[in-house]
Amino acid sequence: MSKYDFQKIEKKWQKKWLEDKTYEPGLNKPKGKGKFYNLMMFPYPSAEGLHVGNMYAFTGADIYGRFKRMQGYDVLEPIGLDGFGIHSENYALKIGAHPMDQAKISEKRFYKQLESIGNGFAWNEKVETYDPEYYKWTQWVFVQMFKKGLAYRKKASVNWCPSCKTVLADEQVVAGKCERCSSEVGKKELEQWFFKITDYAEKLLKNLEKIDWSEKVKIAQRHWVGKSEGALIKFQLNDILGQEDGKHTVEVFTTRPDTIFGATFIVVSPELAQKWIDIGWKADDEVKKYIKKSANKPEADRIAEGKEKTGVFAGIYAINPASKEKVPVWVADYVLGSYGTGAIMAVPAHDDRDWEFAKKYELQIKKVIESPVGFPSDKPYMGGGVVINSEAFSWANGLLNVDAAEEIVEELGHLGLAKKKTTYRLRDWLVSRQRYWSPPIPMIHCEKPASPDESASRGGCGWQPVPEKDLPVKLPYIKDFRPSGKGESPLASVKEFYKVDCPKCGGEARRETDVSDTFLDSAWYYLRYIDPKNKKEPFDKKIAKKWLPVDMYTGGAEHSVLHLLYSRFLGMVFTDWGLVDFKNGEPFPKFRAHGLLIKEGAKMSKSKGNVINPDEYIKNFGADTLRIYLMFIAPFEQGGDFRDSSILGIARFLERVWKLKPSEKNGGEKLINKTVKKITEDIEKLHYNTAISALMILLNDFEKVGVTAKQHETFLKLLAPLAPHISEELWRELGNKDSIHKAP
RNA sequence: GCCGAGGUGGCGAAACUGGCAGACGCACUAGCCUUAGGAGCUAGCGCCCGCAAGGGCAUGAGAGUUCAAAUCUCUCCCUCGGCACCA
Repeated sequence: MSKYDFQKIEKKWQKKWLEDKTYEPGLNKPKGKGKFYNLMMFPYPSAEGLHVGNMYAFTGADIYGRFKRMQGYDVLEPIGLDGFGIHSENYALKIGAHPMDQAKISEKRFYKQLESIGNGFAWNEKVETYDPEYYKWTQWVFVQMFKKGLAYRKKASVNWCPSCKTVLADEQVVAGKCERCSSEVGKKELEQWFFKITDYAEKLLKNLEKIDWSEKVKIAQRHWVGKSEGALIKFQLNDILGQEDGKHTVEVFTTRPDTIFGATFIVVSPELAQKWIDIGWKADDEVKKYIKKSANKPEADRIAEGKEKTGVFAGIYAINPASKEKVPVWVADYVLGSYGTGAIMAVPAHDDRDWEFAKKYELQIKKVIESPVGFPSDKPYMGGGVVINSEAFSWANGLLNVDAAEEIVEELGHLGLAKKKTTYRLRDWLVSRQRYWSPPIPMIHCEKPASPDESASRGGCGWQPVPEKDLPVKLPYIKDFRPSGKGESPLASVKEFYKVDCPKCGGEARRETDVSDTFLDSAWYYLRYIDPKNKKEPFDKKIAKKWLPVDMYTGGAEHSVLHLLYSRFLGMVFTDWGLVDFKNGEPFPKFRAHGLLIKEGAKMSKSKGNVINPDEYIKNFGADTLRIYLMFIAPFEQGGDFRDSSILGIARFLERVWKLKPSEKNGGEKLINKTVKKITEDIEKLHYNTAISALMILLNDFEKVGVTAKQHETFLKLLAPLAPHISEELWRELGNKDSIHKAP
């Protein structure tokens, strides 16, 4: 009886599986019961190596894929590297390497590690986002977005990370800090490229009911899209330009039109106030000072200040359209310029923020909804109830507030002062970045020539997409790739790069030097996997029709409102264009979020120095042991703590599996049947921990009462998805010619 | 503040629609085998009383429903994750 030499066995089968193309599906013609696209979120290679958290995620996803393969499906389980983008670039900066060189090093290391974990990857279908053959099509996507009017430029107050020296999408700002480097994010007025994700806000929200996803991710997305139904109401301004012409109005968005009689003042955001100044409002110095101060205030400060609100009286009044009362207008940064109309009607009696503001500045508080008996008088009442004190619309008094809201909007609507309105919190996706290591945005700007003797027909074509035949716009290898911080990419100082001819008129033009957001790379990668070598198009439509959508998608919940939202958006867009044919436009009808693997109660992070590299464990215990150990800690969707030393117990378990040999004695057939049923159900639910314990119970029983060859085979098949190497080895030892991983 | 997940031995965790709480594993203890090896085997292992048989108490706290509650209802406390002035 030979020793269980896992190193030798694992290497042997990894090699053999590659040679036999065990995990390569029939892309043109799915075999067996049909296709099963088992996708997992691809890693971004930091070159510090594969994180045990990556392995945790991949193993859990792989077990499911192997299970499906053994059920007779033709499984595609692809892998690749999300190697473009800020994460990889920041890493290169940190270690003083060039990202383009570093990518090659990281790639090699990552793939080697990924080979060692024993996943059934389809290596022929791998993709790297920084490969020109890949980003050519990322750029192609951008061009299509532009052509269809879904990509546009706009000047806006955008998030600016002073450390990464680039703008960020709202989704990348976490509690006022940069998602990547945790620096405090500020605001900057810049002209940037956006994708119109808001066009799909309603669909992104509604479809959540139609997809089978982890509930917490759906909730996060629902909240992020943030639908509010309410009304726009106009308040006349008496004198913003110094004369009482009654021409100017301020429009507010409210979800509580029923409280209009309680609107005792108006608050406008500093951004809107600035716009008024731009059109000629002569604001007091104090107001100007306040606007300036809040514009420079980092997001984090506003959060840190908590509920302590600040504001300044604008010196003007508005007319409440219902009560006709004159109400003061204030400027305060607790009202956001980017949501609704940038102005609100403040109803301090029924809104806690307005209440707090009114208390601080001693503004009028007027109750218009009856609060329940016993409700404290020193708090705003925000619930529903009967309308009171609405004398000008005396018919509203006594109505339930929800009904009153309808009626009031209708009444004011007749006067052209109000209309129903649905607002979303979701904002357009800011896709340009002032960095280096990403796909250049494939656009060219053609300006009017400065010299008048140039032909009038040449120049001034505006923004033109790079012709598709000229893609990819290759990212040049430049020495100084560091972000400049001047609000432009380092490419902006590379003349050979930006100096181009206009594709339309041939005149002098300038290439866009910003690059695109990393999340654009990953928003469509699952499509390239099915046809990664295609040179004519991003993917073959016929193969796409066969293999998509993705049947099972597994990944971390941290991408709830980033990758997972952007991918759904592009899935819908591609469906609308007829490029793919997803039901409801959804690329991932089934998604499961795995839990977080932590270390001794704390998140693993490089700064804490508690990141576990799986290599060492694979070397000492074998990939199979580590796989089972990781899955045994806790339910996959719950996550786990890598503190337990029970890896020794798992090593012992596999050692005993190795020693188990069939005998004449017949074991408990009943227990086997029960275990088969249990494990099948457990894997389907991703409860790998209990599946493993069921196998242990079965093994204990076999050791006591013996096991026949047939029973032994059954045991190995149950073990195969979890421990693919040892089960393959023992399976072949029993005389089987084909891989256990395709055994029914 | 809001949303979500959770709280069960020394530890990770089981317990599918209410039905013997703690499966499985780790750690620990004793014994065997060997002899100082992080090897193997056997047995024990929630807490308290008891040599034992046995008894009592136990699923964050408190109440309730039920023949029966870790599981259902209510109130409260704590931990983790997400969102955060969105009108």
